[in-house]
Amino acid sequence: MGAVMAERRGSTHTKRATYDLRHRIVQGEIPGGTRLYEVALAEEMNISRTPVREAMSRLAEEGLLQRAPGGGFAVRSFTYRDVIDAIELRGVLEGTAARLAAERGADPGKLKEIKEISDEVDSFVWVAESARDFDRYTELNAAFHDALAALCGSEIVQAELRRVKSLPFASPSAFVLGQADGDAAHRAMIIGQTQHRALVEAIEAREGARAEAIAREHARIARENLDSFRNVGDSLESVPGLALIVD
Amino acid sequence: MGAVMAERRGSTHTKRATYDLRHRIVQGEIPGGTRLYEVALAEEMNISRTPVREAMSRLAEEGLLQRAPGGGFAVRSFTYRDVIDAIELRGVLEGTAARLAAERGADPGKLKEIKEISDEVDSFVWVAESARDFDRYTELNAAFHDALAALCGSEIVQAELRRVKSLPFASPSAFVLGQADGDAAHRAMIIGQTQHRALVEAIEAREGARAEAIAREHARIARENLDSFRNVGDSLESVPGLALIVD
DNA sequence: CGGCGTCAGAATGTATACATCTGGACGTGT
DNA sequence: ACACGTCCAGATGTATACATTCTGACGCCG
Repeated sequence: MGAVMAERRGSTHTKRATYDLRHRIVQGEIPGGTRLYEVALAEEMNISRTPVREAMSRLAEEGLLQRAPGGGFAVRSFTYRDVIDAIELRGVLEGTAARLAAERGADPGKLKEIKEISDEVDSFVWVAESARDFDRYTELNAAFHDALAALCGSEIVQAELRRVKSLPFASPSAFVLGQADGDAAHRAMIIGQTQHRALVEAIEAREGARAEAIAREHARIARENLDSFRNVGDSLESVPGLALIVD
Repeated sequence: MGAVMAERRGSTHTKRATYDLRHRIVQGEIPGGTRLYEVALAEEMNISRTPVREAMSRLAEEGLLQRAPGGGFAVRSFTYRDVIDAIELRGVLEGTAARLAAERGADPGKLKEIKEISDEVDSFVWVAESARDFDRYTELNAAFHDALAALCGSEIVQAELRRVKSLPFASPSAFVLGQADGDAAHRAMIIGQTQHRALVEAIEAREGARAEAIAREHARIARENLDSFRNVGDSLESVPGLALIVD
């Protein structure tokens, strides 16, 4: 390989291939259910089969691909119900993280961290208007949910949560993006932030059951957003991962 | 490769290597935290690096190995708390499966199936004595938990549950094995079976909250068994996966 | 004496040739 | 017309040579 090869981020062919493939799948360029062939992909990317295999293997770990019977991989496809279930599952797992944090007592440093995130959102959420505010919210929302996963100090819970969130449509910030309709978006932001504050409050007060219930209810926002997106044609491209849904 | 190569089950080198490696890890032959080297393993098994890589990749998907920073794999190690958390998580996920089955309504065929399993256990659990009864219980217990996972009809929930149960010590039948102390074992069997019946009853009556609570409590049996096993020296070898715990 | 660059060795990353397996097209027989 | 076997093209499985990267030890320099 004496060529240039400066395609995208990543230093090794495997990383580039992993990134490219993931991108193409999430973007909907490769539809769910498609069987992936090593040779074809290798030729497209001008690399050998080895890093392609490796990339597919990693994406299988992520849950984006599934091993086909008799070898090989296929793009995993999701039904509408799968998406509903994935969101439900995220709610359950975040609920567990919250409950355990409450029951076992959250680490003070981590608790401080999540409150700072929450405070920063408070500083602009009530008066937010610009697209910039909206981007900032998306960012902070993801940070809040990451901090929540870490709050109970359980590697196991955190790992499973990371796994479920890696499904693009089950991510906490999945349907926040693109929902550019200012009014509805603002309302959703305010509701979400209210729930965030209540969640932290419950954890601090060691109210495990309440914390769990709030986290579960909070995840339902994503479910409602899902439905509103499904009725808009062009959101298939604007919302990453929505193209994977075949039903 | 003109040689014989009829080592173990499986037709391809990859499958054999996967099986062998998994076995050696779960059995404790390779301690948690150990870095695995492709060349060394390949030489040991008299195969090339390629199927070894492939095998490690699959075991990483199972969660038994973890990718090391800078490439390669290491045997995942678990602390005592990780085990506790994994059991907790199984309870939460089985609770979700049970709740969803109750809320959404379980498939009649699947419900009949799980009741048949439960009935068969009833036929001998109250008078069980022999080791043969005990093996049979272990088998039916695993079948019950598999049927429970399938009951809500959600592929997503079932997949995550399968994933958590694949951790050897978080499996429903993990600590049932080896607990050959007749009296305590018989008591545990009876308690477990009582909970199984209550669980099915709750699902049938569409009592989601009750079903969820029972499933969670049921998983705690494993936690109690874990503690009793940790105080017995030789159970490291008799209970698969216990050797992975390093704390 | 401590920090840092350099270098060797060993590990993983990559390409490629060859082996093996699999599934469907095609033909043949009944 | 249908069932069944054969065969072949194309897929994955495997081995191996070579490239690259990483790590840790050593020794130089400040």
